Amino acid sequence: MSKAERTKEFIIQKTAPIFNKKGYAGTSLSDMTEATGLTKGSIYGNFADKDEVALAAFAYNSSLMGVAVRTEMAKRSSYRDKLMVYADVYGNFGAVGSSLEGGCPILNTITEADDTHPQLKARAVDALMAWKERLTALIGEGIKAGEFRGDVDAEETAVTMIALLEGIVLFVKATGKQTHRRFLVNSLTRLIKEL
Amino acid sequence: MSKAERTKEFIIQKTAPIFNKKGYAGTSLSDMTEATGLTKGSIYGNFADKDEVALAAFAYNSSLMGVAVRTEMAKRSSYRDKLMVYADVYGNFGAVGSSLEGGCPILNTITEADDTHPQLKARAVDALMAWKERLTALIGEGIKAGEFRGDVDAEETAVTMIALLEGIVLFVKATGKQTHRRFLVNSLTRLIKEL
Amino acid sequence: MSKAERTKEFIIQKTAPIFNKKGYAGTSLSDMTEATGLTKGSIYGNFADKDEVALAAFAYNSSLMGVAVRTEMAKRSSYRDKLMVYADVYGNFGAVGSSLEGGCPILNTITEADDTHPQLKARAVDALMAWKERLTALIGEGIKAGEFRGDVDAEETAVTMIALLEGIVLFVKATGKQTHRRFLVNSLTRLIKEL
Amino acid sequence: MSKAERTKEFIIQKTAPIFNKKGYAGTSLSDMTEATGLTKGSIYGNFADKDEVALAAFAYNSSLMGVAVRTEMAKRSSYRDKLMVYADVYGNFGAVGSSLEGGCPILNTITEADDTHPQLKARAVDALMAWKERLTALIGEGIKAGEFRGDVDAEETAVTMIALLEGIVLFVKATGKQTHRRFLVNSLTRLIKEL
DNA sequence: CATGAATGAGCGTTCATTCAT
DNA sequence: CATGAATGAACGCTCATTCAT
Repeated sequence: MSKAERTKEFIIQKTAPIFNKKGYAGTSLSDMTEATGLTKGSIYGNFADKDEVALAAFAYNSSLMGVAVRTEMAKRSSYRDKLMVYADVYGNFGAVGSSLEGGCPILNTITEADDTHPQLKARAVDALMAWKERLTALIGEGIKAGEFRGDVDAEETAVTMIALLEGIVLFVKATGKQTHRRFLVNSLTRLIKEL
Repeated sequence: MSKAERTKEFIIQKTAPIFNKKGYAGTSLSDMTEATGLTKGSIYGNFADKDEVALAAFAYNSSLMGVAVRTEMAKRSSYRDKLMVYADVYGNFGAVGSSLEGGCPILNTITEADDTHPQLKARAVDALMAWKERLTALIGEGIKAGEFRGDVDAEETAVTMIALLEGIVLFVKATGKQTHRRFLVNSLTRLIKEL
Repeated sequence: MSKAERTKEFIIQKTAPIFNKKGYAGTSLSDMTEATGLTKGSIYGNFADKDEVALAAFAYNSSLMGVAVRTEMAKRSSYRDKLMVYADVYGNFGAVGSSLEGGCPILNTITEADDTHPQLKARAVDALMAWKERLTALIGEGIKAGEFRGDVDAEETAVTMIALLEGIVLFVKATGKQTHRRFLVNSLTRLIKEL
Repeated sequence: MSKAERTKEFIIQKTAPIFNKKGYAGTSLSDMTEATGLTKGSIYGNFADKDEVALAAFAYNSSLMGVAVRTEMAKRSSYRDKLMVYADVYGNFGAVGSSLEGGCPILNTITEADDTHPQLKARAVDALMAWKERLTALIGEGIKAGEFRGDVDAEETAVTMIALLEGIVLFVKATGKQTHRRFLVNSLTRLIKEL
């Protein structure tokens, strides 16, 4: 990895949590220099503009979710258990010190960038659709394997799961209490059991 | 209503949709003067600062939701039908020309202001909790009236409903298509039927 | 005159000589705040951007030439004497303390802005063409009045006069000495005598 | 020619037209790296700073004029014809694709650098004076050879010729049309005929 | 109460320049 | 010698805010 690539990575890692917490408009270049210890000139030496950093930071945040889910999922064997991984991972979003302090980047970005930053929004929508398709495929495999009922609507279940998971993020952000999280995990468990 | 009160109301009505679309950090005082046709001095004559307008705008946006729900709910008699009102109202968030173009203000505000604007976040959390309690109470009345099963957990159902409703907002914002909306309305209908 | 108009005028008067000396690219907003004692915000409160100030400054500089020429010209009666006014006025361009320290704004602007600032260049070209036409008309009147020969090409004479006058500006700028100026005034005198 | 000398030459050739078109203040180091394909470090390895490149570029641009004039002049025998060479060469300044697209470097540099870059201005003044002296000498030779009248003021004629030639550059830049050029060539021809 | 005019800090970005490799 | 990577100052411009009128 060249020096430039290392610095780019470094900038992304240091700024990604800030973008996730403060949003695109709320994150300034001064925030970025403070977090990295680099100068503005150095950041502009490695990225074309603030946009490019924001897009890279979103991709990075987005990938963190994926990694957390995949590593945990590999440990489980039944499809039902695999689906339940999400409930565990999403309950930790927003927790201080977790890898994604600011909550789910997809939710954050679609919410903020909807009317202000079309390119960033497009990336977040792509990520949301990819997520939905991954879930749909997983449920489809469960059906094929005979673990889930044959008359299950895989896509509808996937969309519903995502709604419940983002609901967890929202309520955890809102109150920080575990009560609401438990409610939603219950609903999620019931949904998965009925498959 | 005094002239001062009328002007305040006017400013709130004109700026509330902007705050809902662009967020707190993304909305500038120039946006506000442009939307109202007033001068900056005039806005500062009626509000202490941008914060105060943002708080009032959030309250206004928040109340719009309540009004839409209440007027529709009054027309329905069974508790099951009353609960279904939300599905109708939330499906229209994000639609151009609707009273709440930018989506659900509670979701928007908790998502954006979580780490940047504690006071605004507190108001949004209050609104979310009040909403949850209103729903919980409504379900409780349905139980008391014998329409819903006695062993239903009212609060859990309320939280789950909110997650599905915010899910609708998210997916409508993301894709603009009705497919995902229908999936979530299905899940919502099933949830309410099983009460 | 409103306060805004007075401030605009003030900004133009203070910045116009700087634009004429340093050019568009060489004049910074800091130059402008220093010259006026105003803040950047104040300048942007009165002009849309640096371009708008530059265009106004060019118009102002351009008009200064016209005023100097017209007041002097009014004192002379014969067309030959009227034409000679230019020689007097242009010899003072570039002199420290004169109203147009930086030289002829038309020459400066066409030279600098040719490949860098099309709008500004267009204004300068307009001014040059207007000047040529004014001169052509003046010579035409001299012909009609019987003071000049009938076979004189008015436009060719006008263009030649302008070249000699801009030559004065160039040589005065270059050396500051009067020798070259005298040479060109001689040529100009001969040209006018032969009309 | 060493490698260092070759690189220096290369940088000068590639950047000289940019300096002539955009001026000293308007030409950035990024313009220079873009034009040469070299890095900033490489340019600083061959020149002390931007100034030094600008001075070399001016010298290069200046010499281009001289070359064009000398090669053409060698083909002509009478002094009158030799003097007319300038009219041909100067009419092509500013023409796209010509070796000196941005016009006459002497006029450009004295106009821009008058109040901003004394060293560069000094070089341009030197070049102007050298030009004047070359012209004066040429006319002197013509007198000595008996081709021109004995009472001709050689220096005055030289200065006047330069003014008419720079006038051509100015008007060609301004309008791009040949009409004004023809007027000035007429005046120039008349001036030379009368010698 | 509203306006018009100003402020100063901060914005994202580009500048000329340096220097270890 | 040339490069890649950095720097800090300055760029043009917008921000939220103030206050005399």
